[in-house]
Amino acid sequence: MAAPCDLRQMRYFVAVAETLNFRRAAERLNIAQPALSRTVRQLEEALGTRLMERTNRWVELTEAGQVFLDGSRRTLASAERALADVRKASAGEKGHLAIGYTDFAISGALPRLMQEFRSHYPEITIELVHMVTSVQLEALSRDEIQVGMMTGPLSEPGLDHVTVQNERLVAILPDDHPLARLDAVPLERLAGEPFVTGQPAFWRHYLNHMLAVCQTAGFQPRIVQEAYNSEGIFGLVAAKMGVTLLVEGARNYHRQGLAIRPLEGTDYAVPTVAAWIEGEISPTLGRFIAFLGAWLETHAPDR
Amino acid sequence: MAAPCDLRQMRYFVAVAETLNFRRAAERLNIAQPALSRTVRQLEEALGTRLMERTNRWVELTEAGQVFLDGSRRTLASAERALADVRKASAGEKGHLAIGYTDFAISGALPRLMQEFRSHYPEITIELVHMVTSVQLEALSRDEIQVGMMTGPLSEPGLDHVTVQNERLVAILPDDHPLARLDAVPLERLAGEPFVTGQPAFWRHYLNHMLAVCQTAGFQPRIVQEAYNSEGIFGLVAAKMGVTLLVEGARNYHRQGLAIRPLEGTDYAVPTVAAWIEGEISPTLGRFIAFLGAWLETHAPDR
DNA sequence: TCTATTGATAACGAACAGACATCAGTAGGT
DNA sequence: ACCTACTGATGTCTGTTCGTTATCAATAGA
Repeated sequence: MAAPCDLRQMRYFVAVAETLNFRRAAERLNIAQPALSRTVRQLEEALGTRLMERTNRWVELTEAGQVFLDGSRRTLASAERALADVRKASAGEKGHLAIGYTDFAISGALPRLMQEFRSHYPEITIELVHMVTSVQLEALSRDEIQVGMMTGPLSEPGLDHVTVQNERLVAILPDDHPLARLDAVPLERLAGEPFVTGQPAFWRHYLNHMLAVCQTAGFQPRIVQEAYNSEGIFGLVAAKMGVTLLVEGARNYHRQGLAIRPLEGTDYAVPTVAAWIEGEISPTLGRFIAFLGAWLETHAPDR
Repeated sequence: MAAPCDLRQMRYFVAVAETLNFRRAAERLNIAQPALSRTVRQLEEALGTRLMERTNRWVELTEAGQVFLDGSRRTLASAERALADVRKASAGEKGHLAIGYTDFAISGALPRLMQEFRSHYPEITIELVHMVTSVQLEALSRDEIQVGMMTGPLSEPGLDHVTVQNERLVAILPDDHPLARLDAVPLERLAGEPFVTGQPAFWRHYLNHMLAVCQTAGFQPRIVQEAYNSEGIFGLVAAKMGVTLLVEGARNYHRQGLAIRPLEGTDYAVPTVAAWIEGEISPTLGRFIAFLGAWLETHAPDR
């Protein structure tokens, strides 16, 4: 089971097998010929088989030699590839990234960003995991994800981040709601309306924003229903249980029975940020961050 | 392009990567722990990348390390396979045989023999090449084929052989030939008939047999046509150009317009032998010869 | 605070890979 | 028939490398 041979022996053997001439092979390998003779002999001893019949003027492969030539070539190629791979990996061009994302991220810029990143770095495999912001923060510290696309603002110590998108809020109404007849909904008109939101345990970060914006209009939303996720919220609104505020990205969903209107009287925006653990930047992560930076230059988010 | 690493380093690295513990890995490898520390460090220097982050209490793979672990496993597996292959090859269980065969061989025992041999030695690839006897003898000496299945008897110096089949002769007649009404054709009744044979340049070995058997009946065949191969001979006989004598195996061909009848008054038989170069017996060839011997024990040819 | 365990380091001896010089056998030219 | 040139094998020496033992420094857990 141990190792009766190593790559050096294989490399030397292949050189001899290809030239069928110890001296020329030695030249090619930049070593002296006696070293080759000895290496081949030792290899044969280790394998327990003669690999080449040879006289002073004549070298030819045995059957075992032919077979071992194939095997050696394959093994050497595999080693070469391992080296090339590790170089790519250390350059951050090959590897794996697990990325957490929120509903807001996936309904916004994330899909196109991912698509472009993958076409630039096809050898970086990406694992997208849906997680709400608070879970992403946990997952980051456990290295279960390397990047989190989460709802900002962020002030965690030890995290670095960059704003990926900054979305104005929109009103989501049943399509037969009186306010749906307006092109834009004045924020204060929502005071007193029944509100549908996400469960506070999971939607905490966003709910803070929603409460804050309502505060600016001088009211506190009356929450009558709490859904599990965006889909649930849409469903409850369509079922006329109430209204809600969400980010612009919600426009990318088309759902029967819903009216989506911009807000009037506020320019409050909810940021979605990409966050990662400060300092622990793997090569792949570095590539991602650099790519993200460049991408944001051309697809600049409102800030 | 040179060799920044070898299999030993990969093996050690894999052991550490799998245990994430230098001491336990060292135990598994039956070496002392310091050797491992140094080997991993040297490997990292050679690759120009850190493969594992480690403190005194804690080891974990970097991205490059994860990638190199995959590559190393593949490379080690490839090397293991190369070793296994070469062992099989030297045991004669893996390799290649080129085998020459005549019309008589392929119409006789050869197909079943090949089929059984291949099912016993699936890793020996077999290349069957059609050659007349004289060409096979040339090809053997040039090592273009390792075994020839040819028309005997054989008395070449330097060749070893074993008789594979020994076939009685049969008369091949146009089916409306008067002699075709007999169950068996008395040899001497063919005296004076026009004969179709193969071209002497290629069919020399067989023609000697045909002339010899006619001799025993006291006549010399009157040859009126010479075909290139068995197919041609059948065609010419079916075209009523003449009659001929061939080996029993001809019965395996079914051709419109032909009558095939045993000969009466002679038990002359034509041997087909398997021949190979004496002494130069490769492991694969040895397996073939041994298999052939055993096969002939159970499918004993008339001799 | 103490202890056990971790990986890193230092120093040494044995094994090994490479160099050089040389030998022995053979093909091919004269 | 001989000689020359070229082949692979062998012997010897040297520097490097690999593995060993002894030890250190750091940290988690009692």
